[in-house]
Amino acid sequence: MSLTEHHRGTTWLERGGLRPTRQRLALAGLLVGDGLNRHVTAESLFAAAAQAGEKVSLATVYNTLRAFCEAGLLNEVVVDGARSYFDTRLDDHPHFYWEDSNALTDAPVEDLVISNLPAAPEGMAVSRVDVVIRLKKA
Amino acid sequence: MSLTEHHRGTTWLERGGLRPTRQRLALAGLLVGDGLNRHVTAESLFAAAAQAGEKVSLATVYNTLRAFCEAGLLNEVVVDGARSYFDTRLDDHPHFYWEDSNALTDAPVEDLVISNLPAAPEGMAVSRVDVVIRLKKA
DNA sequence: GTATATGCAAACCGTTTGCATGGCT
DNA sequence: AGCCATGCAAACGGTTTGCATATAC
Repeated sequence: MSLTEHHRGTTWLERGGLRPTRQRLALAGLLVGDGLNRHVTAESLFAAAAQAGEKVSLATVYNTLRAFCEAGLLNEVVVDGARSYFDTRLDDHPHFYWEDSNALTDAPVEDLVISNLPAAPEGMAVSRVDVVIRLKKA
Repeated sequence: MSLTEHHRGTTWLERGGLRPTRQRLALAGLLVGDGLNRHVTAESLFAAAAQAGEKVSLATVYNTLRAFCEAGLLNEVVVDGARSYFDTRLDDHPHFYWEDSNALTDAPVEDLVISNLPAAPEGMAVSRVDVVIRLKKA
């Protein structure tokens, strides 16, 4: 993890009010170190950490992802019943879900317009609108 | 299960090319017997069957829901990592997901317009577009 | 008669948790 | 010092599966 990456991870953790432990810094660096948006599962992040030579237990990856979510640093995206995905991008935006590889990516949002969204029923408010464009091989 | 319900369930199974066993007829009757759209989980359908006095094992409910899906009689909708939802309505339409009760319902589709849907990436085709409007208590 | 469906219990897999240890402030 | 994070292994919950039995064709 470079100095820039480290710094980015540190300030990111601070924003969430989370203690900068070695494991959290490592995971934060992998998530936001290069400033790009990222979509991970617990397993994929665990694998990336191992690859990078970081020693973090799988349980800690799970706990940390949950902590990042609760701190508002990540969003959970539900696209596959089998596993949870986490997105470093926080605003409401559409996703591509690649059914053949189980990958999740951002869909170009420029053009997408959702008009006349149904009104929330009495006593309810819209918490979020998830748009998932499922892709299969052509 | 009334005669009408039974008949609806039978023709429904035939459409999927599935053998009309006692259990499948019972579940089909609960799903499409009244001609209304329905959103169920394995557990909720199992409970409904028990309530109706139908003897079906939980494993069979799971296997049958899967079979119905593969036969194109149901659609699976992913809104909650914890459990699978099945929808008797087959066309692409938006859903309300009630976060406080974990219920899934159809959202009024009349007005919703999605314009400028991002093009599918090279070599891929859009398999489905899932729109889930998550509702929380106001 | 043959292929397929059902039921039960055990396996499964992603995720969570209890508890002892170690680290941050 | 005190609180919180980590790691391991065991528990968990929804779902699937192996296998013996029963049912549709």
